[in-house]
Order: sequence, then C-alpha cells, then structure tokens
Amino acid sequence: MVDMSKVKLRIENIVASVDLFTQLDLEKVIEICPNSKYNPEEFPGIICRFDEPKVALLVFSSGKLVVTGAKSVEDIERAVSKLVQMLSKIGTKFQRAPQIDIQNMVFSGDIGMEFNLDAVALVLPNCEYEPEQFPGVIYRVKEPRAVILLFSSGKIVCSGAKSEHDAWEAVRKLLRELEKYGLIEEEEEF
Amino acid sequence: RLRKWQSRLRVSDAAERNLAFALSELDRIASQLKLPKHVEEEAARLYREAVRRGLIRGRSIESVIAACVYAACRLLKIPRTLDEIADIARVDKKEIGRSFRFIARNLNLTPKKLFVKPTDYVNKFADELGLSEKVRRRAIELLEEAYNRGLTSGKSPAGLVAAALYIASLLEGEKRTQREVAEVARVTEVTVRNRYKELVEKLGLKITL
DNA sequence: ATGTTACTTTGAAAAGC
DNA sequence: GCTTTAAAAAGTAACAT
Repeated sequence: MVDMSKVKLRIENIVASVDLFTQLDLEKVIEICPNSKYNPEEFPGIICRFDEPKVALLVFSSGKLVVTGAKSVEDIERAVSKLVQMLSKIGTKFQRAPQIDIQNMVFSGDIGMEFNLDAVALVLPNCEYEPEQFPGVIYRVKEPRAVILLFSSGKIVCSGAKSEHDAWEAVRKLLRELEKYGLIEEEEEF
Repeated sequence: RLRKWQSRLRVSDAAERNLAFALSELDRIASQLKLPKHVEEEAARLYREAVRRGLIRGRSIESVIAACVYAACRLLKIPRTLDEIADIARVDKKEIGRSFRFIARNLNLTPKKLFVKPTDYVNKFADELGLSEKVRRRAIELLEEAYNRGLTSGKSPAGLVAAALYIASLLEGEKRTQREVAEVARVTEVTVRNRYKELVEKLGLKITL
C-alpha cells in the first residue's frame, strides 16, 4: 500500500458552473453589483466580485454563471444565494432552485519528500518536464481525470479534479507510480 | 462525382502548398541557425509525421515548424535555445513552446529522448565565449557536483550552465562577465547571479576576485 | 545590485467571435 | 482557438529604486 500519511492537500480554488434557469438583463444587473465590470465587447459576461464569501462571479444573460475563487462548496452555495437575493430585489423571478455543478478543484499540497525531477522524468511514463519553461513535472492522471504538477521540493498542485476525493485518488495514483519506478526511496544523494 | 474529384484535388493542392510553405520556412530557419543537414531532415520528418497525425489543427504552421526544429535539435543533441529559434521564427516563444510540448506529447518524444546533457550546452556557450578546455572541464565538474547535491532540479539548464561557466572562468583566470555569459545562454544577469550565489554558497567555493 | 510585481504551467465553465 | 475568472507551486523576467 502506498504511504499517504505524510501527504497533505489543501483546497485553493473551486470553479463551478451554475444555472439560474432565468434570463437576465445584464444592463440592470450591473446596477446592483457594487464592484463589477461589464464590457460586452471583450467578454459577454459581467465580472462581479464578492468579499463575503470571497469569490468572483461571471454572470451571463442566459442566467448561467461561473463562480471561481471559492475555497469550499459552501462558499459557492452562499455566493449563489447572495446573488439570487440581490436579483430578487430587482424583480427577477425564480422558477426553481439554481443548479450548481463543480467543474474544477485546485489543490496545493506536499508529498513530504524531495525529488530529483530529472530522475523522475526519465522513468515516469506519460510525464512532461521542461525545466527551461516550467520548474515542475507535469503528470496527467486518466482516472480520475486530473493533472498534478510535481516540484523538486515535493510540493504539488493538483487541478482538474471534481471532488476532494478524486484529488486524493489522483495523488495516490501518482505515488503508486513513483513507488513502482523506485522514486520514493530517499534516493537523495549527498 | 466531378465535384468530389475537384474537391480532392483542391485538398491535395492545399496540403501541398502548406507543406511547401512549411519546408521553405524550415529551410529559412535551418540555414539561419546554421543547422547540420541531418537536423533539418529530422525536423522535416517530424513535421510530416505531425501533419499525418493531424497535430497541426489549431496551430500555425510556423509555430509547429519552429517546434519541430527545436525538437530535432534536442533529439540529435545539437544545443540550441528556444530563444534562438524564436528570434528568427515569426511566432513568439510562448507559442513555439506550446506547439513543442504538444508534438512532443503526441509523437512520444519523451523527456529521456529529448534530454541534452549540460555538457553539450557548456561547449556551445564556451565556443561563443572563446573559453578554453580547462574552463569547460571545470564548469562540468561544478555542474556534476551541483547535480549530486540536488541543486539543479527544476532550474533552468541554461542558467545553471551559464553560472558554472562564469565561476569556472573566474577560477581558471579567463574571466567573462555575468553579462557576457548571460547573453550567450539567453538568460538574464539576475538568473546567472542567483545560480552563481547558490553554487558558491552550497558548494563551498571560495572565489577571491 | 535589490526589491516588487508579473508572467510561465495545470484545470473547467460561461457566450460569442 | 480566443476572450475572462481564481489560486497554488518554483523559477525566471521586467522594471523600479
């Protein structure tokens, strides 16, 4: 079994798509969003930021949203409720509850051990490592679908997962591969 | 049927025109970089394969050709920085880098196949700096020492080689400035300085100059 | 010569070009 | 494909002091 006891993962960002099932008049919506930006010429949605919960929302006329920057699913739910309340005051009618879909979760973490990335890239299948362009090894996990950036410090970034469980599963698979190719032993040569 | 025939001709015409354009672009880049013939041929082979596998979709012919040139250099161990290629290709470094990573992934160009020994970069940069064999040997020793101490992972190979050559040039009395070394390695002076500081500090080098 | 800020990489959705 | 959002990792770059 892979030793995951020293592995740490911390949520950094959650991206969700939301459907309010109601058409929106963006010209009216901008009025009620304090710090918002709307330039249909460059981007079709209103860019709105909330301080509590601290998230950024992209609001579209179709009534669909994209919520980013959240640290928890609850933050997203609170942000959506907050926007729904604001829209209600403007007279928007809601036929049904908003549908929220988590699209992407980004985690930062630590495997708890340093790596010689040249050695890792040499034997780890399906990985990319171009230190001239980016300092980390890029490892794509098929199932669950996720991508892990592994740095020489042992710190990692996992993105593309749709749940915390999937992120842990992806990291577990990376560790299994690292172990399989003998990259887990403290091959740190001093 | 006639229409189908004509469209096929048109398609092959377009394909031939694109290939001709790509190969002329390759020729231009290869001659300007003074690349050996076999590197140009390898780049052409990679490009044809990329086209055959439909890897060009959504990418400019120029960025893919530049990426193939860079990949061929890496595969055949002919040291050339991405910056040098970006200088003459008319697409930016970022775009070439993306195309390079994309074709590398899809043509199974693994990190192992693409790995170019720092030694090759040492000789390339040393040639341009007019440094002796003694300095090169010293730089290579420094790089091996740094590698064994885990000081190179994740760092720019060009920056590491530049710093090693800078230090070796000082130690062997053939001083080159950080600026000169940074210029041939295509990194900034700050990068050379940072790598230099770390090597001197962690390898316990005493440079009294 | 430092210090700050900014950009590289990964992921996904939104509507429209 | 591009446009916009957010956030981390570690390295390098750009521009200021």
